[in-house]
Amino acid sequence: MKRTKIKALLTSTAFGEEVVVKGWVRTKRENKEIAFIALNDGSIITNIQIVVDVANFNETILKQITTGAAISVTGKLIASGGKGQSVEIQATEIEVYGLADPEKYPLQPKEHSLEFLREIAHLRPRTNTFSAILRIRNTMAFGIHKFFNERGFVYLHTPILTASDCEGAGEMFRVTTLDPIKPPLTDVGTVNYKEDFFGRQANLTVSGQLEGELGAMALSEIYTFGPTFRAENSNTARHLAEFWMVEPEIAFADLEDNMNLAEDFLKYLIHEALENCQEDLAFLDQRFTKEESKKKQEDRSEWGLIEKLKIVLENNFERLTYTEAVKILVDSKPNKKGQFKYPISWGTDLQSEHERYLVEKHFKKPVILTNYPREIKSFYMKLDEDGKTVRAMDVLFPGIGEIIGGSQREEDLDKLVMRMKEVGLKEEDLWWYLDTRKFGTCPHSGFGLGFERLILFITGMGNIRDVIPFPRTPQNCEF
RNA sequence: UCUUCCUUAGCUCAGUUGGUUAGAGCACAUGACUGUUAAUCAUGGGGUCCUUGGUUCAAGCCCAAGAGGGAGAGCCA
Repeated sequence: MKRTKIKALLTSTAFGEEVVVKGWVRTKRENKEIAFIALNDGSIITNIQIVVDVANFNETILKQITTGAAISVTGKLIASGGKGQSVEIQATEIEVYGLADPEKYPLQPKEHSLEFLREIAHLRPRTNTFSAILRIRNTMAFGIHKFFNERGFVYLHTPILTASDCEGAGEMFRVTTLDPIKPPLTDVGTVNYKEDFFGRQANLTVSGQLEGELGAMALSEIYTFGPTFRAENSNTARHLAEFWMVEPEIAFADLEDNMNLAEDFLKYLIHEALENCQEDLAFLDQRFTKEESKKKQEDRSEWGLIEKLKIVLENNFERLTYTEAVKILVDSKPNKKGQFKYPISWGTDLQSEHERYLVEKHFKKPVILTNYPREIKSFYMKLDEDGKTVRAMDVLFPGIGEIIGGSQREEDLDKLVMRMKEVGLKEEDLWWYLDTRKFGTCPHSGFGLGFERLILFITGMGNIRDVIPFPRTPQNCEF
């Protein structure tokens, strides 16, 4: 008989029908004559209750049904005879696929710390919190494709292996097939990468943007969505060595088009989550409230998780220039009282505390900062008329900080080459990139969204290591 | 990479001024119980107090170094 997923059974009213469910045991409660098994198969956060008349089953089978065991249950779908659920299954037959020794199975029917669960990342998808996060992550990934597909964007597969060392987005992971102990050497004693697999140094990509621009200059609107790698030694709750990034690139678009796309995009995804992940969000909302209540009053979020999502959905993002933001910060109370650790002055990058003040205290909603000083931004960003600032934009979210970074690109060949010289990039290394400015150049814009940071915001989790199945961070590549 | 905090039972954590036999809750095992909701009640088993070295009559507790983890910062998405 065909197995039915628990998600379908919980809303079914086909009482009296025989069904088969398969899943993993969460808990078993037993007395002399009747036992209750809470079974979960990952299709939905809610368990289905299996009712077992102890007399009808042999004792050894019942003993094998412990927390974590994989079982198959055949039985009748019935209206529940107890409170707490509307349907349950009266079991007629139970098969145990896999035991889980209760003395050794690490997931006990109790709350675990996230730090402990990180050490058993191979089993944590079996918890409510992580299954909820992973289902939401799936919905968001699907939503990204939906959003762009509805708007005629082409999904462009940019390479993961790359030889360009020029973007300056961060430290790179080197990829090589050379013998690490005895690599071939050049005459001057350095490693001879001409003998390496690609005949030159290769790395894992830190961004698909440059290749994305190549695509946009032919297909008009493209996006990339894939893993990205940064070998930065950053140990924070917001950074991973391997993370997923979404990078749309649009031809014939200026910074304002770019901001509109970014705002529409984020709102679309939040709407998708609210529409399609109600049970999981309700669970995470409760969790969020509980976590917040443990914090000090002044650090607590003013809103619940779902409330927060709705506020972002219903309000326009505040758009202002870097220069205006600096003015607000200079005039702010914490600055006048000397409460900022870092001084504010035009020309330096804003610190986390400054961004947080703007988003969480001053505007109390997402903020898009634009037109940053050229010195603190990348070479490919379009120079403003004053020559001092560039058409960059950062979307700042409460609790997350920068969730999107983007810009209108410099389409003028001479200005782009000038900027490359300023930052020490060689023209010959990026000859293919510069060709787009030589042949049919046009205004174009794009941005990058850190996928895990979006998931952090939507799930209300505090550490980025908990919103990716298998996190890669410095000193940690387990699983 | 920097600052700071933490490491005691499977998990979460107490452990006083350094004092002789290291505790709790949960989990687990056994028993009781006719519908439970992380069931309840009773009983029981379970310890390299992160590692190494030092101070001391005596170290879970004090000192030093190391390992692992958290939070904040920098870099960024």
